[in-house]
Amino acid sequence: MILMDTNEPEWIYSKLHEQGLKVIRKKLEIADYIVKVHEYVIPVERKTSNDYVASIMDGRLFKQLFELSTNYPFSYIVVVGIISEALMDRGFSRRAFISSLIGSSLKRSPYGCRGQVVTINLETDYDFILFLYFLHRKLMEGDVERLPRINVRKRDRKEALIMMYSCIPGVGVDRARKLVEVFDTPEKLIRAPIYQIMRVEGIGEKLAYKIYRFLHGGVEDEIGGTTTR
Amino acid sequence: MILMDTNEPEWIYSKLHEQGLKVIRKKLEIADYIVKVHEYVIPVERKTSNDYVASIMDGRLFKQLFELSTNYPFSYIVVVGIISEALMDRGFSRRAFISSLIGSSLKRSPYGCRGQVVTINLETDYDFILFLYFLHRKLMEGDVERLPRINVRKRDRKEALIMMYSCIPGVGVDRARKLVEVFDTPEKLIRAPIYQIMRVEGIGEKLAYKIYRFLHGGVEDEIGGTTTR
DNA sequence: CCTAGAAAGATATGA
DNA sequence: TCATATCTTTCTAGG
Repeated sequence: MILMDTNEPEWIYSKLHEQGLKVIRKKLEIADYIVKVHEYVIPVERKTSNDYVASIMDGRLFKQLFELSTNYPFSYIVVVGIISEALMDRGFSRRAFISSLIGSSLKRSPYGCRGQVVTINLETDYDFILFLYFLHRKLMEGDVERLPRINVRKRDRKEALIMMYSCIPGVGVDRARKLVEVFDTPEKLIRAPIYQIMRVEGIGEKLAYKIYRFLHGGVEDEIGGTTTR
Repeated sequence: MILMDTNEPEWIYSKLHEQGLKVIRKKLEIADYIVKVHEYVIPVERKTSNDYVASIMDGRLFKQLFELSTNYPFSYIVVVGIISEALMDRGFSRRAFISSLIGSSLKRSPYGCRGQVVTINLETDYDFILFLYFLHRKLMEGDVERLPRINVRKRDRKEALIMMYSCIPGVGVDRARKLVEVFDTPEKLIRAPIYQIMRVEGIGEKLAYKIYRFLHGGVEDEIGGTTTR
């Protein structure tokens, strides 16, 4: 059985149906498709090459990878279209692209036990239909080894916190990391008086005030300082 | 440090050297290259697209995947060249190709603690050099299991808050936006009791609990999982 | 994602 | 204690 997000094009639905697959349209939270066979549940994210490149640029891809790999032991991202053309369209450098490929492959799981995400590049949507068809068939045939169970690491909480703290203006990843060491829950950070925030390495008086104001509201602060109005 | 098989072309060696990488030529058993940084040992198999297609056909690819994944926790196969052209050259059908692609991605990974093999397709050998360069650099930087930097403009307070809230597991941009409407400072969110969080549109009981626990510490939660209480 | 550069802040040093 | 120089971090812009 294949679950298909309601946002996906109608004609793909028809085509899949033609192939004799049982498809159900539904609003999906995480991926665009979910292939369910026996005990296997494999999400598939379909992206046009253009969207793929764009999502690398704005960081959406990494969030999605994170979502997929923390929620499923195994999933696919299928890029449809010719990537190098999309790169040209967007004026995206090859260096940046290659680097982000490595970044995503390294980040998604390497030495831990998170789920893995396989990225596949196909040329046309027709290939994509084939892809789903074969994926379904292989699973039916049981031509798979048992999928691993994912165990979410404690680190995930910490990473989410780091991300959270680094949303505070003036706080980047480095300072966020140090903040997490001291304030391991948002509550602690909120309850901390300014002098305590100041004690964190890399955070001085001015910044501590700014952080405090951001958390508690206070006076609207000029972010970045130079506000030429 | 990069180990490079003696069979690999001389000019790649020179190029890598130019990039300031320390390369040692050596007869390698398993892969063509091995990138060693800190505790990481990552083998890289370089294949021309022609050879890739051929190795799918005669089953060599499966053997190599097996070798890599049983000996190393993480490795790369880098296919250099345009695959669809290689398919034409060899008279290999798209169906067969896609089918075997799935076959190898399903087989290579799953089960137990076997390593995963990531396949990447690049167009030119120059890209391949870049690939090794960045792989080495990322490992040096320890940029391995780190989350991506969030690069959104923090131009105003509200945007920053939305980003911040959306770092909470289970909260995406949409929910974050609604949260900000109700809790316009992090302090208010922290001080809110669960029933108040629940009242926000799109947030149910379970999620409200999860959010609360994330903010206040509480029991370690499995992201996306059901929570026992 | 990358690069590069500007701006702001933290820190060390010496008088 | 306070200025000044230096290093680090964040943020912005453009590809």
